[in-house]
Order: sequence, then C-alpha cells, then structure tokens
Amino acid sequence: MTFKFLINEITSLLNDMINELNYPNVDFSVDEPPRSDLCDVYSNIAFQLSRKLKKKPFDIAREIYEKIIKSYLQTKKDSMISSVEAHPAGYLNFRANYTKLTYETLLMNKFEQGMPDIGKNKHVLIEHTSVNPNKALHVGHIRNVVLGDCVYRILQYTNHNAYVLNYVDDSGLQVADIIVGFKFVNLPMQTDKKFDHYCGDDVYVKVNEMYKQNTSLVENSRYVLREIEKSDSEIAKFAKELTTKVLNEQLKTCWRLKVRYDCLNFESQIIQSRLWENVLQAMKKKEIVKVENNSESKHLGCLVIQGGLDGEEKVLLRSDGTATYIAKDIPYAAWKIGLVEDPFGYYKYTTQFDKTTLLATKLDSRNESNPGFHAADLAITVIDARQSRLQNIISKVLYMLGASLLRYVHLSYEVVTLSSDTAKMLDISIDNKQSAHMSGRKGIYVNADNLLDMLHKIAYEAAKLRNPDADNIWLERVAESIAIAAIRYSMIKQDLDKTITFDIKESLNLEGDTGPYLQYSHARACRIIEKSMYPLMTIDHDLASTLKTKHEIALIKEISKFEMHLEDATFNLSPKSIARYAYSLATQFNAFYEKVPVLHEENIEVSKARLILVNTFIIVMKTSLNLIGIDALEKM
RNA sequence: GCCCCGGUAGCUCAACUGGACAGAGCAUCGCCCUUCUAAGGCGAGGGUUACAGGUUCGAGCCCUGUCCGGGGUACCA
Repeated sequence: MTFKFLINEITSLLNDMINELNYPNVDFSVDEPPRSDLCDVYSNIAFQLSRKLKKKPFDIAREIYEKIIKSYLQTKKDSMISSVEAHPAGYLNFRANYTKLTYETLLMNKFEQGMPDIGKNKHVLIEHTSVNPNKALHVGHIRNVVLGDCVYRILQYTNHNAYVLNYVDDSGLQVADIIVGFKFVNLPMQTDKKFDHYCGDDVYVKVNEMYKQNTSLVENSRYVLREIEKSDSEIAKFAKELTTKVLNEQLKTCWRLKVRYDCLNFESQIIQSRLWENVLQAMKKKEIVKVENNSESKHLGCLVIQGGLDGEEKVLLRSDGTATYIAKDIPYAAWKIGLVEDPFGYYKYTTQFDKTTLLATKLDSRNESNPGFHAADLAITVIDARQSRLQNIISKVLYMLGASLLRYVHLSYEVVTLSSDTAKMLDISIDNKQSAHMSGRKGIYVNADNLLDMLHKIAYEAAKLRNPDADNIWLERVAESIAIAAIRYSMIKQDLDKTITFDIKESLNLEGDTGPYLQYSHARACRIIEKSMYPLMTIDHDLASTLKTKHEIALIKEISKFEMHLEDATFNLSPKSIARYAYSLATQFNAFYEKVPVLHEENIEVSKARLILVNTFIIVMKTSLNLIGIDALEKM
C-alpha cells in the first residue's frame, strides 16, 4: 500500500511540475528501477519531454530538479521522498524516506491487512474445471483448476461478488464412449480402483482402441448420444448414474487441492430446459442462425451459425438433430450474463471440504428461491487456448444478441505437455520430439491423484527427517500441505501463454523456486515470533527509525509493494503476479533471516522493531499464500 | 493454405507491459550449521534474447520478412 503512495506522490509532483513550467503534456512512467542500488523509484519523464522540447534529457531532468523538486523537498515536510537525483543518463531518480516508509508499512500490522475494495461487489462468475465426467483429472486439468481457483480467491479478496461454476458435460461423446464400454463391450462396473481412474485408464482407453478395429461400435456411440438427450431413456438414466459417480471422484481430487465451487451446471439440462429454445429463438430472430438447405453444402440439414468468425459456418445441430458442444455453450454463456431468464431450480448437491455448500441445477424451479448465480456483470471462462476460436464465436454471438463484449471473458492459457524424460518414464514413444501432448483417449497423461500421492510421500519423508519426534497426524497434515503447495505453485508461476513442460522429476523437487520454499520462509518467521520473550509492539516513529540496514529496508520495501501486485493480479486476472511476488518476498525474508539477528540482537529497541517487521512479513506472506491457495504453515 | 501462441544461460522460466549493466531456479563446482529451522544463505562458471531488416533518444518487448516448434481451422469436445 505504502509503496503506491510514494509512486502517487511522485506522479502528482511531476504533473504539477508540467503545469508550472508550462511543459507540454506527455506520457511518462513512474516505476521501480531494475536495480535497487540506483534508486527506489525513477521516472523517464525527461526522455519523453526531450523530443518536444528539443533538449537533452539530462538537461531537462536537471532543470526539473533545480526549479521544482528542490524547493518541494524543502517545504513538504511529510513527503515520502527523501532525495532526488537527476542522473546523467537522463532519469530522475527518487529515494524514499525510509523511516516514513517503514512506519507506514509496518502499521499494516495493526489492522491485519484491510481488504482493498477493487471489485465494489461486482457480480462475477468464474467457470473452471469442466472436465468431462468420464475420466480422472490429469496434470493438464490441474492447470485449469488451480488457475480458476486462484482467480476466484483474488476476486473474492478484492470484494467481487464471485461465484465458481463447474460445467459438467454429462451428455457428450466422451461419456458416450464409456457407456459403450459398459453397455456394449460389457466391461464390469465393479473395480478396486478409484472409479474415475478406472473409467479413464481402462474403459475409455480400451473402447477407443476397439473403435479402430470395430466400426459398428462407433455406430453404438452415436446411438448412445441420441438416447442420452432423451431424458427418460434407460441409457440416459444410466448416464446420469455413471457421470455422477465419476464426478464425485473428480470433486474429491479438486477438494484435495483446496478448490471449491458454488454450482454444478449439467449440460444435459441446458438442452432440456427452456434455455436452449429461448436462445435459439433469439438467434433466429436476429438471423444469426439458419437451417442449411443448400444441397451443395457439406452442412445440409444442419442448423448453423452464419458468418461465425471469418464468414465460416459453424454447426449447432447435426443433421440428426443432436446438439454440438457449442450449441450448449452459447445458451450457457447467455445464461451467465443474463441474456435469458434463469430456467433452473437449485438443490444442495453436497457440503465441501471447507464446509461450504455446493449447489447443482435441476429442471424443476417451482417454489424455490434463486441463489442468484446467473446474470453476472462479468463471466470468466477458464479454458485452454485450443478453445479460443470457439470462445470467440460465443463472444461474437453474445454481441450480436446485444451484450457488451466486455462482459464475457475467455481466460485462455496454453496446455501442459510432458517432458521427453517424463514421456520416456511412462513408456510413451515421442520420436525425438521435445515434449508429448497428453491424451485421455490414448492413455497418455500423468494422473493428478497419483502425482499428489508421490509429492505427499516425498514431503512426508522430508518433514520426518527434520522433525523426528513429530507425531504421524501432524506429519500427514504437513506433507499434504506441502504437496499441494508444490503442485499449485508450479501451475501458476508461468505466463498463461506459455506451455508448461511438465517434468515429474523436477516437480518432485521441493527446493528453490517452489511452493514449499514460500511456506518455509513463513514457517521460519513464525518460529522467531514464537520464541520471542517480548510482546509484540505497535510501530512508532522511533522504532521505525532503528530499522535501517540493507536487508531490513529491502524487506520493508518488498512488503510495501503488496497491494500493487494485488491490483495487477486483479486487473489482469493473473495469479502469476501474486506467485512471483510471494517468491520475491520470501527471498527478501530469507536474506534478512540470514544476515539480521532478531532474538539475538542486543539492543532491545532494535530487537522489538525487528519483531514487528517479522510479524508484518508473516501477515503479508500469509495473505499472499491464501490468495494462491497455499497453506501458510507455522512449522515444517 | 489461412488464423493464434511460443522461440531468452545446458534445462525450466522471469524481465514491472518501450527504459539503466537481460535476472531467478534446476543442474555443475566451491564456501557457510556450538548463533532465531541448511526445504536456507553466499560465491563461480554459463547470453550475438532464433535470424535479417525497420521504427525510436532507447527494442527481449513494437512493425515487416524468414526459419524452427506447438495449437486451431470437425455433423469431437
């Protein structure tokens, strides 16, 4: 929060300066420098002015300093700025008033990080996970789940009225495939494996292998697909039973990762509800769709979107009348932003790990109060970049139906692939390629539960080594937290438009730039507070002025930047910003921890001030970790 | 073919959205535990930011072209 004050003060000082000196208006930056030994904040304003004024940047910087800043610093006593330099390179370099910065920053201690109201209670829906209920989650899905959950946490924290939806595609081809496995290949329903693993690892893969030899089986899947859409058919009932069973196992995996939801939306109900008809009517009215009757067209007899993106047609209803994926997604999207009335009823599906209620849609909406999910100001759909084209079509259709383009956001990210080493470990042939794409159909993936189990085991051993006397319940709990931290952090620290090359060996490393490293810095700090003999003080200016070594200032500066990164994460829907901030915060703390004694400091006043610093670090680190769903362990 | 994304140290990735000398982790090699947890810290080596032009006071970032990799372009999702 405080660092932002410094930047704001400099920005307004420079804006006033432009007016006073009658300089032309220019865009200029007020930012952090690449290295902290240069300054705390710099501005490029002299460069921007130099073109219009036809003077050298350094001369302008010096002029600004001499004519404006010098007297500003002399008169403004409560300034966050302590000194300014016109650098020969042309930059204006500012130093912060460290005592003031320290005081303001450590004051946060007092009110435990007040929530910044960025969202103003804006109604936001976040759809993520949405894994076909015919298989278990693999690491590729985890990127989606964790990304969506972190965005939820960040929006929730910044006062958005946010809800999480999980779209259950219970009537698609992938579900049809495993029904074929059970009903036509007669694979057993009974298994010792976790049921989602069994369906994905064995049934789904096996059926897809059989399709290659036995084309009549493919016909069966078409038949199954048509039957599922009739709600009262035997197949439809079986599908419901089957998908519920798989879904429940998938949810266990998500809950294990500390991911929660507000509502399950079943695809089958989107077709069966009036939702589909209403949107269809609206689309017909606006001539967005038509039945293709051109006998030359490859889409003869289908209901198509005209001029989808590049003027190409996109099929909504197949010639046999069944709906394609996008035909269900458009009404769903329209429902999200309230272009249609809510046709659904809601019932309590279950209670989740965090004691919150998970609701699910149902077709009967009589005598029910509506939980108010639909008609959001903003709908965010978390789905990978391969869906970009489809998502763009959906946006365009919503726009043609009268919605603002700003209300539907596709949060896109690149997929997760397996490194060549990992592919080899799994006996996957990749012919000299650098990585392998995962494929549920081919059985090429790293299962999420299995990965968590491996991480848990390693973390357990590591924790036991360090805490030989600890009891088993504690070790289990800590190991689980560490495993989750490792996997969550690894999924969000990269840029969204970069493929994650997943490597098992690397992911099992709990050192360096990892989630456990963040937890460790927090745990270390907690031990200092725990062992302290003094009660925690509130910062005052005298205590603040005792904190002046390099590592203290660096840590204070990093803490003071928390809200800037939170804003960045919120506006850009970017959990990465929080993840990288937390890492940098942890690094600063570890350097401090190494070089600056707290409990062993002889000067009691200094020791007390450092305790406040450590405690503030704990608060900010814990808050940051919560935002990305990592437990702030007090001991590990 | 057309559209989208990527190419930065041996490997995996950053770079505050056009600013100062391109930074971390892993791996390799050194050093630091009678001192608040060594899941840590310090140091060393490692770079023509794929390539060629262009715009700019300034380009890893913007523009054009080329090369390489991935994805999309289904009556699959």
